[in-house]
Amino acid sequence: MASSARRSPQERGKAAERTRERILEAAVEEFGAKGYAGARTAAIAARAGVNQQLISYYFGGKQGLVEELRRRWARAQESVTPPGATYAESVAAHLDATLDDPDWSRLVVWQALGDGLAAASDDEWAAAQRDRLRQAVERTRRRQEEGEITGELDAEFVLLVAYALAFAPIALPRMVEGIVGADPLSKDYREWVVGQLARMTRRDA
Amino acid sequence: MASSARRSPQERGKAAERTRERILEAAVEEFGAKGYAGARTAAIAARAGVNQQLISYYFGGKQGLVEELRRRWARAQESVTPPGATYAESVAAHLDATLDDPDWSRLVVWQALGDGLAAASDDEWAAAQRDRLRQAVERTRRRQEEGEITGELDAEFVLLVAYALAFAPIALPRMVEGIVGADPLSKDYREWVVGQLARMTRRDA
DNA sequence: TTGTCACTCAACCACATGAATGGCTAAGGT
DNA sequence: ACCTTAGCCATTCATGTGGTTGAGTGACAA
Repeated sequence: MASSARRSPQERGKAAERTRERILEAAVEEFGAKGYAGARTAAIAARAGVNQQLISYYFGGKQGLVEELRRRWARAQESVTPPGATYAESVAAHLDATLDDPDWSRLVVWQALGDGLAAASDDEWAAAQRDRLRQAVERTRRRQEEGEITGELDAEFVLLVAYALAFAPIALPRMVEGIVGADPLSKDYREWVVGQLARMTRRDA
Repeated sequence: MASSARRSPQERGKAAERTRERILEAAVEEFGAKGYAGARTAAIAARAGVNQQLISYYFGGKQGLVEELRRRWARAQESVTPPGATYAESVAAHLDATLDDPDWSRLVVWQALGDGLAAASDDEWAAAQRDRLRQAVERTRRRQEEGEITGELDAEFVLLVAYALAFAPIALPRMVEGIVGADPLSKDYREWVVGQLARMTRRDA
């Protein structure tokens, strides 16, 4: 039903594809701003400049929309970490990935809080996510063994701090801003975090 | 209207007070679980075991309920930090305060994300909150100057890490659990965090 | 001319909130 | 003993609103 647009005469199919994309972009903004329960399909349609009914037409309704977004996010997650990066570089990359489009990250937090469809296709997806985290821990541990960063702190801790400091500006912007006194989405914040993390993981003199 | 119950013969007024309290407790659970937009007054009433219209009767509706909760939270925030505590103790106290009743903390995260009444009485309240954070930074800095913790890292960073690690189990429980491999609300997690933070802030040997 | 695709219009249904009404019980005052 | 009142429950209604459905319309291709 939704994919019927793809195998069509191609010429006008592209316009439809762009429309779908506009709806999805608008959905990220709206869901990111208000969460699933707070988001209004009418608002999404208005943002995208399309008719409200197109959402049902293309995605089968509000629920279908979020599921599509989840699928996209899963696919996007698969290509994040640069391979031969230093510790500082990989932290910076993760910060950028999280803070470059806050709407998208906010959406993740809403999800984590249990907003909207909590138990949708959790098994497979959650397992993959867990694997990814486990791998990240392993990568951190390897850096410790190779002496790139200190072994004084647990690898789990080092990783957790980096991840928490990436998400804090999304989940609790006021708190972060109140503490550091700067816009937590800014380059300044990111560079400061990277610097402090580098210091934290420096091998003892 | 809502306060008419207070200045009454007192004896039976206590039953009413308990009912109000039950409604508020139920509200924390429901709002904490679903957020403002997702919460249903009917569900709150059911949880509290009272009639739905009592909510309107006592608090003037859904909105009035959250405002009352906000007021309570503000009042509760005023008495958190023990005065003469060590760094580790104060970190542990903060972790406990955040994780002992997760519903309440979740509610804070929902608020921070912009769920529900965003712009309600923000000015005064936000200012007070900012002051509190600023004071916490100052306390941390004093600990550095007194040599209790290292001066290698910025005071803002030390504080931010502690706060972020307190809220991460609330806002992103799956992520934390995936990294540390334990229930992030457990005593184990808290003690581990305290231990790692102590190590992180240890003065260089 | 017929069919299909992209999309629109107008109704519709479900439901949450809030308010109104009425009643019932237990405790006190008189 | 009677009446009042606080506290609460049951039911209903009005209203708004959000999401979805069903029947179209215009453009273009075969």
